Amino acid sequence: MPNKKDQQEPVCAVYCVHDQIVKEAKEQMLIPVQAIRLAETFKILGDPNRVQLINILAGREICVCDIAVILGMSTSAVSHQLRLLRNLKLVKYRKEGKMVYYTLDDHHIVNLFEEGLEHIKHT
Amino acid sequence: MPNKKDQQEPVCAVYCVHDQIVKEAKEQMLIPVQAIRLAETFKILGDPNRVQLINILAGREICVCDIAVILGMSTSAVSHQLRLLRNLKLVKYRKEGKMVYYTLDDHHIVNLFEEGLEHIKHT
DNA sequence: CTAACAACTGAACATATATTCATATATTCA
DNA sequence: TGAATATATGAATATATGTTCAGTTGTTAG
Repeated sequence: MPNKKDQQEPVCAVYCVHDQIVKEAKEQMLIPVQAIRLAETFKILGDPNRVQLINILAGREICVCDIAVILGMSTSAVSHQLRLLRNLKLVKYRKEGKMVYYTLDDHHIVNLFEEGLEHIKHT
Repeated sequence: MPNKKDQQEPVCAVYCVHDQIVKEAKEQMLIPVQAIRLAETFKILGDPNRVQLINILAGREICVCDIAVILGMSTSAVSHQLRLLRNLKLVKYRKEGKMVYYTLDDHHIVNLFEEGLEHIKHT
């Protein structure tokens, strides 16, 4: 533990700070917009219903009504969840008459999902 | 679109259901405990401060006080966040005197983090 | 045109999560 | 032992999130 004279801010009340480590870690920090976008992406996956929803979409194109039946949710609730996923560009959709068919927008999201699944299976 | 007679539940008010797709998707659903654990793992990564925290821990072992300085948070707030990560076995710690040094528990979490980072960089 | 229906949306409520503050625990050193 | 300090925790408040309900939009069929 460095003493007072090693500190960059010797008046600071916190004396346990390791200046070199703090300096390096600060330089390697993500820029705020990256941290926020990454967190948003993870957060949207942080709900059991949406995890099941992504899992369904990973296998097939499917309409809102079918999703509602599978998840045992109202179509309204499903639609709200799909809007969240749409806003983050995680899903895309195709209109066919009255129906709207959803798919995953991007293969990265499948990779991320699979990686997470492997993680919890090995713990 | 199947007609009424194709339905497993012909009295159901929803006629747009694709029985075969619903059946297949239901069979491929995650078991609830898996969906919940996976969602918990993603959710814990779904916060910009924790994203930065994981990023810091991905590079080095570091004490609570240094993390607080780097993130500009109180040590109390950092400690609460670390407890969340500990509860999900995402980080582990080592005591040395008064200090507690944290590291990531598991290389899977680094993979997951890196995969997410790649995802947002390519969008 | 109207009726029926799939999906979407805004707003209100209920629940969950995060932050803060005060205090507790554990360790070191005098 | 007692003072200082690094971290952890419980509880209360503030904030965010999810669900439901009511109503809207857009499409098809008659």
